[in-house]
Amino acid sequence: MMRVGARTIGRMSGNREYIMITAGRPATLDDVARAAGVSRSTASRVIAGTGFASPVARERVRTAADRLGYVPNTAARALVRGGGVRLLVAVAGTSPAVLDDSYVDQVVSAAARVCAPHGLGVTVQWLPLDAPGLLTRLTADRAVAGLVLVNTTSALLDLVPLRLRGRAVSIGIGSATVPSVDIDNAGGTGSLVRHLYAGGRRRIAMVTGPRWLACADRSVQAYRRLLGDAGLPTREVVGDFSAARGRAAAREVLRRWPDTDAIVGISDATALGVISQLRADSVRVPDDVAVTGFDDIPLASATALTTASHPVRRIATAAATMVLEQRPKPDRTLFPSAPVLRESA
Amino acid sequence: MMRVGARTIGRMSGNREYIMITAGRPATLDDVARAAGVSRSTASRVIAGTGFASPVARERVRTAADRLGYVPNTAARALVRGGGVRLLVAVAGTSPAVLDDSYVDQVVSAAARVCAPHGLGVTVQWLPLDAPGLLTRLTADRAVAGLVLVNTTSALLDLVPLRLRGRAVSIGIGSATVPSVDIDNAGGTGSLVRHLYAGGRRRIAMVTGPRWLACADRSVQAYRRLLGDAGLPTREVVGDFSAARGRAAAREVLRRWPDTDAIVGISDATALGVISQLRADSVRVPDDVAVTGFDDIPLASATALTTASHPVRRIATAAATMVLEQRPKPDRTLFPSAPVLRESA
DNA sequence: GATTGTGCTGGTAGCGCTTCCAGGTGTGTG
DNA sequence: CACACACCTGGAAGCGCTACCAGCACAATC
Repeated sequence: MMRVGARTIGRMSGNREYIMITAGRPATLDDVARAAGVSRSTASRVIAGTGFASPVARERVRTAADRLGYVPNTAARALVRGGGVRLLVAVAGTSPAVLDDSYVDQVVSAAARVCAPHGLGVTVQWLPLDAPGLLTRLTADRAVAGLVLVNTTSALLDLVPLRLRGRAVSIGIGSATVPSVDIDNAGGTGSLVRHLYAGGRRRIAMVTGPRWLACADRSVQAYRRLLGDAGLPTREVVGDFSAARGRAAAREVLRRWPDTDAIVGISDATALGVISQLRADSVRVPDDVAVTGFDDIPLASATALTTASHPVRRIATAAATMVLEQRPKPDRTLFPSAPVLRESA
Repeated sequence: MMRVGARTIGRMSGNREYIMITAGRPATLDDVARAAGVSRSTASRVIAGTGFASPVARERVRTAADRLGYVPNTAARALVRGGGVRLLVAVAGTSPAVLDDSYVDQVVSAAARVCAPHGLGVTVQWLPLDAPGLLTRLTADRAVAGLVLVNTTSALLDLVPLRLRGRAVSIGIGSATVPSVDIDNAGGTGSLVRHLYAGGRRRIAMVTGPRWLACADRSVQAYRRLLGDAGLPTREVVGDFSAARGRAAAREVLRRWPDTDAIVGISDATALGVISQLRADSVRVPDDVAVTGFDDIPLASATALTTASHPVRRIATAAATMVLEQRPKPDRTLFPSAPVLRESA
């Protein structure tokens, strides 16, 4: 057996000594139990804080654990408790490039932060829309303690295994069995469209997102509803959230409806693409055509883009927290999206 | 015992059926072994691809595993192999706010992506500079399979436990025992200073980063060396990477050295802060004062900021890969930083 | 004095997996 | 024909932990 060495190297805040294992392996519960002169069961009860333990035993175990710098092995604990050891963030999309996105970065990072105190790790995976078996495969690993789905479809949601019911949350669309957390796309887009209308715009076009994406669809629905209520015709061009498609879409809008006086972008990137194309065509923004985005990315404030807020970090934190705490949750949690009025509209 | 149900729901690419566990728990190795009519040992050998197995056994195990949708429990595997189950990204800094940073987001996200195929999760933790015991505590959990340190100090590096030697990489400063991956700060800053000099600037100031941060220091050293070589005096103000400090620093620079004709920012955020302050003071950029940043964030291209590239994702991917593959690695890997010349300098 | 509790304890059986080892076969060599 | 030497197999021991359970002491009740 290896030696378990320990040496005091300083003091923590609160004036309790902390320990560094200087040699050998980290201490195990067995080491602690032996050092405290109790059984492993008792030590476990004290450390985990479950079940009975006499004050004397408690004290001795605590001291021994401190002295040895004992930290429970979360993997072993998860194994026996059947709890799993990591949270899976699955991002649906047509190509693995969906992961190269600051949106995904924020979701993953926020999730990792929430998971840290629980000893859970986070993993990201691209989920191709046409290979539904992958989700099943990925979640078959019992090490997966929870699931956060991003940009998912309802077909994908139905494949979430029973084992993960109550431990899965979707950022975006939800289902009967999988609750969802999302930004209020309809509200955000709606307030922007109303703002355009109030500013006198009547020929309002929209560059939408991919059709399969439900959250994009909700923005489009809001746009249609408002224009319909006002008795205005809709003008839609399909985009894909990218600036490049935004440029192309702007060209198409002007070709098909040259008198357009406002363009609603499904995202800030789309809107920025639209603006750059308009500028290239010597169309003045917002004088000739007003443009709005969605997300309020840092670039938006720098470019004075009128947009709607999208607190990604808070949403992701909420999603991860729901998964970890498994608290009784409403089917759908919507975060408000506030209009951010700047110069482009 | 629970039933292990399986139902065919489709076909994977390659025309092999895939399976969905419709009820009960995910299949275990025992289930597979029983279904294949071999012992657990044999099944394990086939699945893990280690040791002997007859073609017949191999085939039967593979089939059974496929049929049951078996996926190894990475947590259990890690436990017995002693390998750990997650990678820890520890970000040093003076406050937990260091985690609210797109830089950290990118590092975490990239790490999570690299870890996914290995069945490892990722966790982020803030590492206070004044509580070194925390690193020891965090790494005492055997579930921690590897360590990526960000913005660390050499004092912190010395606390990396022996167990993690060879499984720890620092993004930034390195040490004798912990290799490092980093951007070539000196090269990037150097090329910008040379560019300023070539443009006729002779009174070049710099807004630096926090003193304790080694990577920031290397930029400053390069700045000093180049100015020294040219026989020019240095003009330094301490910043902290933020735009707010950038603004304040710009004021200070102009107060102390009113004839300054160029300001080198330690980061793009710093530079943007500097520029906004200069504009507020009716100082023309770049006519009166040229300004450079560092990082080439998306905002930089939108604001025409001259800067130096910083491929964070690639660096983080490299770091995580080094940890996972434990390959013999050089002490220090430097990624080149290319100057990105735009309008601000 | 027999009975019921209450508080606490350690033994033991696993969680799902790998790995070592003793013990098989079957084929090639002396 | 004995022997070695592949190749292959299943049993069993454990990774570090929790959880169940029988059992202990001691006090309180009838």
